Amino acid sequence: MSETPIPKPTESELEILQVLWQHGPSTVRFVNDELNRKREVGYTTALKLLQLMLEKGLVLRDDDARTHIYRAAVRQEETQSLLLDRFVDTAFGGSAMKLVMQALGSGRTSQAELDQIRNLLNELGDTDHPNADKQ
Amino acid sequence: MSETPIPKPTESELEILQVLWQHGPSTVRFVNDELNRKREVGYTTALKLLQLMLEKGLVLRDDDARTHIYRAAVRQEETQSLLLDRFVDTAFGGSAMKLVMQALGSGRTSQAELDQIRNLLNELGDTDHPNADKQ
DNA sequence: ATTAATCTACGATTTTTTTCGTATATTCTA
DNA sequence: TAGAATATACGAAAAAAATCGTAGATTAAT
Repeated sequence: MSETPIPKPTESELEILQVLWQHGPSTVRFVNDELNRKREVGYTTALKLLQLMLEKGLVLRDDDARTHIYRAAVRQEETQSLLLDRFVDTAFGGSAMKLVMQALGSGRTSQAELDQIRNLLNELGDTDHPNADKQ
Repeated sequence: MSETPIPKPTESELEILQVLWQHGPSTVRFVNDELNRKREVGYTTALKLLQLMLEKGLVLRDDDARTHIYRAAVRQEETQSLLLDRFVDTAFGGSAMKLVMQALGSGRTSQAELDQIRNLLNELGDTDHPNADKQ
């Protein structure tokens, strides 16, 4: 019944989740080091963020040892999906297609990736090969 | 040389841009009414936002008449592109493809739209990078 | 065993974003 | 023409997010 309502992570929190998703359970030190690959962040800042995220339920931690281990409490896809929804609304006026077109059109997707997408499209709807519909 | 660096609009600012993009040049009153279709916003709040956006260069205004007319100073696609870039980075770890897959997979895209995307993919596949925008 | 290094807790400041109240000017209306 | 309605300007409070400093505890190093 009572689904835990996932609070929307802020951008900083997202950066941290990114680290946890990619590297698995990590110490504050590690997370901080990762963050510092992109921008300068104080150690206690990262620590504080993780503590806040713990309260919000965005991460879990193992504090058996002195050095705590944090791990994501929200699943990557679920979170991305949530954010994507909001983003589609606020930035693209609700049109997921426009977003996709834009994302694909900006030329930072490789040929292999485009193929993957093609495959997905085929699974999603196998419309015979409707030749160039335009619209 | 000196491209105008588009400041990243906040979410509220984006809501306003959305209105201006959709309805064209508008008065504060109109913008405010539109905003209020979704959530309650005071008139002076909308006014202030527009004024700040003016300073930031996100909108322009015609203040010949007493009732000023505001219009978007940034193009929709350009702005969306900017935001999309950031979003792909922070939420999808840089992978535009993952984002697209997720967007397509969430079932809010119609058959016709999927076809449109197919067409785009064909274009992208056949000719290497037809219109490679720099950014 | 001292000292140095590392860690967490936590209050508090700073920055950013959002919201609003009030003053004042202009236009409308009866 | 007097009062009501409607505009803008602008300071500033409120809310949200990010950052940091310091204290105190534990562990590691010499």
